[in-house]
Formats: sequence, structure tokens, C-alpha cells
Amino acid sequence: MRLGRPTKHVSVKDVAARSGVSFQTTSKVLNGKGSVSAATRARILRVASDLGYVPNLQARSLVMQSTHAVGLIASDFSDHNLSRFIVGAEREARRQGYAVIITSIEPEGSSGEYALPALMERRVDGILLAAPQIEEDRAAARVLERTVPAVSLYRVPGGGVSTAGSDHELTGLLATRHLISRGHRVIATITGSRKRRVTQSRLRGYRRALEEAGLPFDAELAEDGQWEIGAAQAATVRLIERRPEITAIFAQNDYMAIGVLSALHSLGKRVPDDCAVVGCDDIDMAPYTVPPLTTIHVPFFETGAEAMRLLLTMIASGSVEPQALLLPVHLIARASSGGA
Amino acid sequence: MRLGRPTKHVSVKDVAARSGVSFQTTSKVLNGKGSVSAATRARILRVASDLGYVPNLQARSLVMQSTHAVGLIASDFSDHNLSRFIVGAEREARRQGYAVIITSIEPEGSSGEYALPALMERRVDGILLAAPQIEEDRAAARVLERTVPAVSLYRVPGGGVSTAGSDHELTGLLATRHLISRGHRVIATITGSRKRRVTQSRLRGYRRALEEAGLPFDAELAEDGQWEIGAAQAATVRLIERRPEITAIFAQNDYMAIGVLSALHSLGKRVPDDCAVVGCDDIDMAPYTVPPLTTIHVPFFETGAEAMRLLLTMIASGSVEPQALLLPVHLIARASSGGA
DNA sequence: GGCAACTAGGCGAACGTTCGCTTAACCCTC
DNA sequence: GAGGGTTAAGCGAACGTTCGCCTAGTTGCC
Repeated sequence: MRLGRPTKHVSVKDVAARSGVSFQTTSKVLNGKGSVSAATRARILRVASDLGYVPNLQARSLVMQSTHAVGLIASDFSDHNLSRFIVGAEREARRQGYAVIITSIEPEGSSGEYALPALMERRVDGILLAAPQIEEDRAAARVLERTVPAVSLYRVPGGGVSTAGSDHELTGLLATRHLISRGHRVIATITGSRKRRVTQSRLRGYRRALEEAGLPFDAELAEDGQWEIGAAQAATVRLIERRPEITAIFAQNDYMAIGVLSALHSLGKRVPDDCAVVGCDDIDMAPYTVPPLTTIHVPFFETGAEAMRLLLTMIASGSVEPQALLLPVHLIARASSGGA
Repeated sequence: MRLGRPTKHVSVKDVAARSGVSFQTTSKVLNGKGSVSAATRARILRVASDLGYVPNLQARSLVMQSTHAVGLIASDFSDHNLSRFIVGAEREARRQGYAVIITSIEPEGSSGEYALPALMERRVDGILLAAPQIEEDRAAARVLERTVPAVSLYRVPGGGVSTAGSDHELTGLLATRHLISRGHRVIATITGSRKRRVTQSRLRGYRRALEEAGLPFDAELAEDGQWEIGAAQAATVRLIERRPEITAIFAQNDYMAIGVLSALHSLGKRVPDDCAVVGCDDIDMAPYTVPPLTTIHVPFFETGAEAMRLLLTMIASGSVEPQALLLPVHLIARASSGGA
């Protein structure tokens, strides 16, 4: 049984006292700076390890004026794509010796309300934004432009903040082109939340592909699925009832595509024979849906890593010119579009 | 266009200088301590807000000897269940004004190697462990027992660390009982990694249910699916080929259950008529698989919140008696077991 | 009108670092 | 043997806070 409080932390002064030198000399040794004789250096190092010395980064960052920590503001960690992004970002940060402080914000919440001030208080060296709410948060945008380097997954009002993401228009384009090349002429689409930029970009890609093929755009073929399985399922039912001649559906993400598959199944439609389905994102479940889902691979992991890399570069260089990173996407053909 | 570096942070001294008082008095006002006249209090607050003063938590924690930050060590954020857990934990931490620093560790990595020292350097007040590797990491366990309050999702060697989790044996029991009550007699199971405790607990529940019903346990009916869709799919094929009389499969998580569904589909077996399927975890996709998946609901979100609550209580009270939190689970019957 | 009690605010120290400057001792060199 | 250069180590200050103690000035009371 343990009794009492965890052991007190040992400081550089404790190490110094035990080795009979000043604490500044100890600091020099521990940082490999200044000139210290081999004998005392060895002695100090031994004592430090004996005592279990662990440097206090709080104190260090106070004098260094840099915490080597970045903040990550996310809307919802349990979103699968977002968590891939976070994994990529965290790993890159770790590789470069940065800590990551996370704060999630509620779906309706603004980042300026809690998350941003909380991170500023902790004096993070930079901020990675992965919350779509920022697209409408002018107050937060103003703060971000002035105070700390930031990279966002979504466009920040004013455009003064760097962004990183994949080519969403290309995503819509590739998906729709694929369906057209398979001979489909009546292609419906289920979109994410309409007010989001991703949605608009992917929709633009969809329309461009139709145009290329000389097919008309029909607003009745586009339903709002709000990024949710259930909503997409309902949207699919509405779509098919309204327009039975539909032979293909492009869902703006794989989650919704799963809802589409589920709806088609319950309507007695065979996939891909009666209706083909293409999703977006390439979640790791995509190869295992029934039937396996054709989708556009979106490099979330790499986006996270690249976004973090950009952020850390900005921090290191002190540069503030906003950049816009755009990562490529590609189609993965599986059975749901008669693909493989 | 922005030019130059982000603005320098304003300190309590800056505020003091502008208000014509000592910085200590400013500190008092900002913290609501000590007695200050209404006039100067108002003046100081105005100046602070004009200058955009943001307290520096680094400096504060240096003197307070507490960072109000906790570390979270996870194996893989993109694991859906884990991210639910993290969301719950983060939200509870935020509610209580704590920051969360995340570090993930690679599948083979030990937490002692990087994650633990990194968090100790940052002087976190406590650590939440969500990495199964800890079950075999004696070195990390030793560090944890001595230095900092911790709560783990997995049992830590030595047992000196509090744990939080759901009742895994009950999980296996409920799932198997359900299948038995539906008339099944040859029930296979697909397990997670064999060396993990969860796997053993769920397996124990499975065996207990069989025993209760007077059914024999047959090792040939238990296949290792390693928590992965693909492996589960392959395992299902092996299982069905070896024992065509199987009429039900209990998968130790929903991911693997999806692999099972996919395998059964490709084998031409109808679910639930030819073979019933039950999963575990109740991921949000479970209602939308084809057919909808019967599963055991595991409260990951609540587990995260409760684990964090326990951790913060331990921190606040200075108590170190290890506790073990066990959250209840329940069955959700859907079509894959002929349920609803 | 003298003394206690309170109020408003100042001051010094501490938390654990890093950094630049100074000092003491030693070794060369002319 | 005096001067200059080098090396090893110490010292003071700073980073931005909080905290306890001290001191003037005001008020209240008998």
C-alpha cells in the first residue's frame, strides 16, 4: 500500500547541492553548454540520474519564452476522419518534440469562448484548428491573426490564417467522373451540411463532372445528408421515391454512403446492379461494407502530419505569411460501383 | 497582410505600470484576493482588459506547484471506441478547468520510453492511461506508482494504479445468453488479441453463459480476430468451413462483427436466418450495418468521463488508494440476431 | 486625545530555469 | 617573471506569477 503523497520533484538545485557545485553549473552540464571539466560533469550527471532528476519544462519555457507546446482545437474527436488527422498531427509534433494540448468545442460552441483563451493562457507556441465552426467565427479569427501562428483545416474568415486540406473539388470530380465512365446518366448526390465549404467544393466537383459529360445538373438530385448516417439513409429513400430512374449515388462521405447502402438494401435495390454507390474519405471500414465501397481516398493522416509540419515551420521561422496546403486525392474502385 | 511577429504578451507588470500600482496589487485584483479599494480595482481591471492581459499559467503553476493539466497516453486515437473515451475524458477535464496533453504511443512502443518522461517534464498533475501496452510494462508501472496520480483503462502490473472500465465479463455473458435464448446451440466466438485482459474477460463471460445453459465449451469454436475487420473476416471463413453447423457468432467487438457480416455475405449465408451475429461496443454504425447489428452497449464516453472524474478527485484530495471503477453494460437487440 | 483596529497597498521572496558576465586559477610565451 | 590567453566555475538577473508580512493612513472608541 502506498502512503502519503507522491515524491517531491527534484530540482537542479538539489542536484547541485549534492554534487557540490552551483546550480548554474549543473544547468550547464545538463544542457551541454559552457565548459565544465570532465570530472564534475560526470559527477553531476551521476547525481542527477541517482536522484531521478526530471527537468521542469514550465520553468524553462518561462525564461525561453516558448513552451514547445501546440494547441489543437477540434470539434469532435470521435469523428473518425478527424481522429486520423489528429493522429498524424500528434505524431509529427512528437517527432519534433512538441506537446499537444487538446480542447474540443461543442457543436454549437464558438472557439473564442473557451478553447482559444485557455490555450493562450497556457502560452502555446501555435494552434491547429480542426473545428468547422471557425468558418463563421469572426471574433476568433481576429484573435488568431494577431496573436499566435495557426493552421486550420477550414478556411478562417479574413483569410489571414494558413490552411491545410485535401482537394475537395477534385474529390467530387473524380467520384462523379467514375460513375459517368461506368455508364451512369442519372446520378444523385448526398451532401454534407450545406453551409460548409467542403460541401460546396465537392458539389462543385460533381457539377463540373456532369458538365464535362454534357449532362444537366438537376437540383432535385442533390439531397442534404448532414454528414450523418441516419439523415443520409432518409435522404436516399426520399431520392429514390422521387426519382426511381436514379442509377447511381455519390455520397459526400463514407458514413453517409453506409446510410445509402442500408437504405438501398431496405428498398430492395441491389448494389451495384440497380444502383451504384460511391463515397468519400476511404474510412477503414470501406472495404468491408456490403458490398465493399468504392470511394475517394482522402489522406487525413497525411493532412494532419503536413498541417503540423507547416505549423511548426511557421513557429520556427517566425514567418506569418498565410499558406494554403492542398493534398491530392485518388479513387479506389470497389464493388459498390461495379468497380474492382 | 500581416507583418512582423505576433504581439508580445502583456504581463501583470505591464498592467501595473499603466495603472500606477505595484504588480503585486494588480495580481491581487486579478485574483480577487486581498483588499483593494473599489476605485483602483476598477482602474486595474480596465487597464487589464484594454491591454488584453492574459495570465500566464506557466508562471502561475511554477509557484502554485500544480499545472492544472493532465496527461493522456493513448495507443491509437483513431480507434473509434478510444476516441469516445477521450471525448468523455476531455470534456470532464475541461469542465473542471484542466488541460489535457495527449501523447500517443506506437503499437509496439512502451509508454515509459517517451510518453511518460515527456509528461513528467511538463509536470502534469495526473495521468490517464488508455494504452493496452501498459499491461505488460513493468517499468512504466513502477514510475507511475511513485510519482503521479494515475487512472488506467487497463490493469497496470502491480495493481497500484486505479482502473476504470466496463464489466467485460458481463459483456460476454449477456451476448452469449442472448444467443442461447434465441435457441442457438452452436455458438462460435471471435476474440480480440489473446494476451489482452479484455479478451479473457469477455471469453470468460461467453464460457459462463454456455455453462449456465449446460452447453459444452469447444475451443474449436473460438477464433482469434485480433480486433481487426480483416482478421475477423478470415476467421469467420475458417470457422464456417471447419464447422458448418454453426448458427451464431459472437464477435468481441463491432468492428470484427462487421468483418463477420461481410464474410457471411460472401459465403452466401443469410443473417440472421442462417447465422446470427452479435457484436460488442455499440459503435454508432451498428444500427446501419446490413443487417443492423445486435450488440452490447459499452459506455465509452461515460467511462472516459468517470475515469477523468476519478483522476481529478484523486488529485484534489491527494488520495492514493487505488480504486477500480466498473461501469455497467447492456444488450441492444437488432436484426442481426433476429432481435428487434 | 490617545490607542487599538482596520484598510489599502507595497515589498521581498520564492517557484525552477537559462543566460551573460565576472572571477580565480592555471598555462604559455617573450 | 610579468603579461595575456584559456579554462572552470560562480554569481546576478530575468522570466511572470503568488504569498505572507510589513507599513502608512484612516477610522472608531472610551
